[in-house]
Amino acid sequence: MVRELTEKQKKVLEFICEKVRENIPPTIREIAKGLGFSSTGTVRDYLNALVKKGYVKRGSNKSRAIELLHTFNKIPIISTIAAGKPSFAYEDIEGYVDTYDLFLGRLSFNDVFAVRVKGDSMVDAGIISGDIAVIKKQPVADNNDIIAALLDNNEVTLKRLKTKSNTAFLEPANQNYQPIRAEFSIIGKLLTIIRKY
Amino acid sequence: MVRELTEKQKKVLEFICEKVRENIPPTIREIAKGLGFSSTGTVRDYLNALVKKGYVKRGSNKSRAIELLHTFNKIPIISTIAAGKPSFAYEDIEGYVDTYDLFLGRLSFNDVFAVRVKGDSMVDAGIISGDIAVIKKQPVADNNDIIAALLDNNEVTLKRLKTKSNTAFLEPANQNYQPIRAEFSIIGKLLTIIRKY
DNA sequence: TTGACATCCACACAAATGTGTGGTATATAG
DNA sequence: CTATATACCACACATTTGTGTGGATGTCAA
Repeated sequence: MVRELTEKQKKVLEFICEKVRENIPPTIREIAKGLGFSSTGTVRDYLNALVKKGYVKRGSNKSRAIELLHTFNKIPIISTIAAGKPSFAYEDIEGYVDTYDLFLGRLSFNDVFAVRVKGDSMVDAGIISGDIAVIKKQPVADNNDIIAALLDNNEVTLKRLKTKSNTAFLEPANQNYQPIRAEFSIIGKLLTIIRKY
Repeated sequence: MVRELTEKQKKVLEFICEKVRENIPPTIREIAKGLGFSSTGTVRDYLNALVKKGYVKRGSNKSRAIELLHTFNKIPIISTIAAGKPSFAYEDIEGYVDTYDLFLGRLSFNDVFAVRVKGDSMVDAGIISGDIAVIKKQPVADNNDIIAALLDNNEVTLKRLKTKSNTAFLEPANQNYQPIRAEFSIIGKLLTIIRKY
């Protein structure tokens, strides 16, 4: 059950969000201090309200155990927008973009890195210069996977891997470019493309 | 100063990372319990080592105040890859993709939503069907901004906004499509494109 | 007017938590 | 041989922290 928050409750929730994003969830007394309350009881009342209305979850007898629910780690993906001003009903939410598992299924951060795309050799796959390509490190890949490959001259490129019987080559997604049949090694597989405007 | 970790120190760091991603940083005693140590002193020694080697930062007299540094909330963007096996030196890191400020400068999550792209009307801008478009809600936009617009028939589209003197229209990025000169309203401005493979 | 809810306060208490002191043992570099 | 780092232990102590009790005021719907 998710209900409307009052203005003051929103203030409390925003304060918690801020602290979570900065570092860690606040303690009750940190919230009190931050918002000018002189009693821990006041904050407890607010937290109870936020729990009841479905915005946070709490662990008992644990310090800082305030977990923000769906609305805050995740961005809703809207399927249909009805009225003029979009104030999204919950039925219209198709899913969420989670800022955490965006890149990784449950991968360790050690296995993931990013490269900035240079050039236009993959435009037909919707990958343009300046994009950030998030790569999962792995020594092998399947036919048709887009991979980060290391060429002889120590250059890194993003290309589609083509394996035919015994041979493998790199195929650009741009008709102005030729396939690369030189020696290369696979660094990893493309997980995500990110483009900031 | 960032130095190599021992295997056991890595275990401790990974445990902390796991807890951070699940919910909140662990307490000293939670770490001890999770890794089978019977003394809080042991954990303190490990934390000191992690601090000294530059992997975490700590707040004093604050519960759970373990802050993971760059390597863990952020994915490194590699500029050059030297040797065969990429074990990235720190000099090669061009920047970081932060999972938090990916979408928002410092926006409230209330002002941001996402739409899944349908159709190929924006392919020439590198936006293809299935992409997730993250939109910042706003009623106005500048000339040449890519925007989410609401049409008369309650349909949402992603198009480039063109404002000439007194008129405004929507321009697709695909030569097979015509500009839209019908009535529309601006829902918001494109912030980020995300494509998962 | 009764009850539910929001919005505050003070204060006490137990449990959770970080820190300090002082050990033991092993390995490695100078 | 000595200093330094790693890898553990036990335990005491002060502080931080969540929770509980009890109270006050105002609003709003039944």
